[in-house]
Amino acid sequence: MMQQTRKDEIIKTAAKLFKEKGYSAVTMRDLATAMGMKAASLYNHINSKQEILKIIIISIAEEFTKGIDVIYNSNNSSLDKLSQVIALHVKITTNSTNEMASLNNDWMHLEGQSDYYLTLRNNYEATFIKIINEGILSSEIKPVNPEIIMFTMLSTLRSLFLWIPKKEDLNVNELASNLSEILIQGINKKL
Amino acid sequence: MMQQTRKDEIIKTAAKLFKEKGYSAVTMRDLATAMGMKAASLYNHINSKQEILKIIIISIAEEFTKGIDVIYNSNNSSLDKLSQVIALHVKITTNSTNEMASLNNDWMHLEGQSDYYLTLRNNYEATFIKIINEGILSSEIKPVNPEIIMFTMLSTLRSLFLWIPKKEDLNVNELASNLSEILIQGINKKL
DNA sequence: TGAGCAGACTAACAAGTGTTAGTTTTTATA
DNA sequence: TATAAAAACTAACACTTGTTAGTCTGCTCA
Repeated sequence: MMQQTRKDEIIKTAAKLFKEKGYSAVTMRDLATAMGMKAASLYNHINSKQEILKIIIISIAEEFTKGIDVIYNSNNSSLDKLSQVIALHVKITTNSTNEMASLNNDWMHLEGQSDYYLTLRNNYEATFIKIINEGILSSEIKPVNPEIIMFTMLSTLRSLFLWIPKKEDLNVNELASNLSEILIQGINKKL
Repeated sequence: MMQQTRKDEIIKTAAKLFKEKGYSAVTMRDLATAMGMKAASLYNHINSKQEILKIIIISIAEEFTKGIDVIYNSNNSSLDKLSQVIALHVKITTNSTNEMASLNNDWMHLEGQSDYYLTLRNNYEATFIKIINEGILSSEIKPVNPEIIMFTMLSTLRSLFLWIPKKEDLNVNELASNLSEILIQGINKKL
């Protein structure tokens, strides 16, 4: 693991500010103040505001793409794979809460790089759908519209960054298993 | 129903732009261009950019608060109430897709009015939790952490605006019932 | 000790921001 | 057709934006 550089600190601080107000509303002077320096000094470490956003978003998007590929290629049942996808989201969001906010809310401000981001996202969703479709074929999963199933699950998983920081006493494994229970088994007690 | 005024058109156009880029990234000149006029002319109809955001967000937030109160006070089972909440979200999001984006993404840019918005939102969530808790007490709903249940459902419902516009052939009732099925009964076929 | 350099600073830029004042054009009605 | 109201326009404002250029400070190590 490389040591934490000043550049890393700037990016981490930027992610925090981006989460609160969004990329466009955060100025380089805001970021400098949060870092305890003047705006011009930031440019000793980074090339532009855009570069910060790009680093935040692309690295996480690639992490997701790699993660779901490993899960898809494993030898588990479809429902187990879905549980692993849930765990993947919980883990990444726990480690990179602020960055997840940028990924969700500010990707459209990636000038000239949003195409690459969208490619990654489309690949991710295509693999997700494949897992669901295989589960329907093998009669593990109800034959509901697979897009709606994915939409329901992804909406919850993509919103985790809003919720995780509020639960400080959070047990990551417990959250992942609760989400699996609710998303896969439903909430109906069916007496 | 009052007739559609020029002011209404401006607000509707603004909501569309806000959805695409967020409040902060949309300039009054962007809005003017989309309306086919010059920025200064906008001020013959509206008082400020802030006013536009306020009108968009507060009116919808109040609609939700009123809607859930009616549902909560009805004489239905808890699971039926939850289905009605789902239908409420589908209906409002179908009618006000772009406005829902502002509600979700730009409420923090309500200068001096975000307190009122947050009060409405807290009331809404408190009522939601009450429905869930009553369902657990009456053994309709599994005794999972009610906050996680609400989080799961609300995440999906709050993301509907991202998804509904892509499905042009959408049958609103069918979507609402599919979501109810998935969110309440789960996706496990349980052979 | 002194050279080099990372990392802070001040000052300034060109472009873009929301908004205003005042004027002209368009529209509707008497 | 004349008049008044509605709604567009031009021009400009004070301020904020991301970024650059050039300078100063203090640490590291030969």
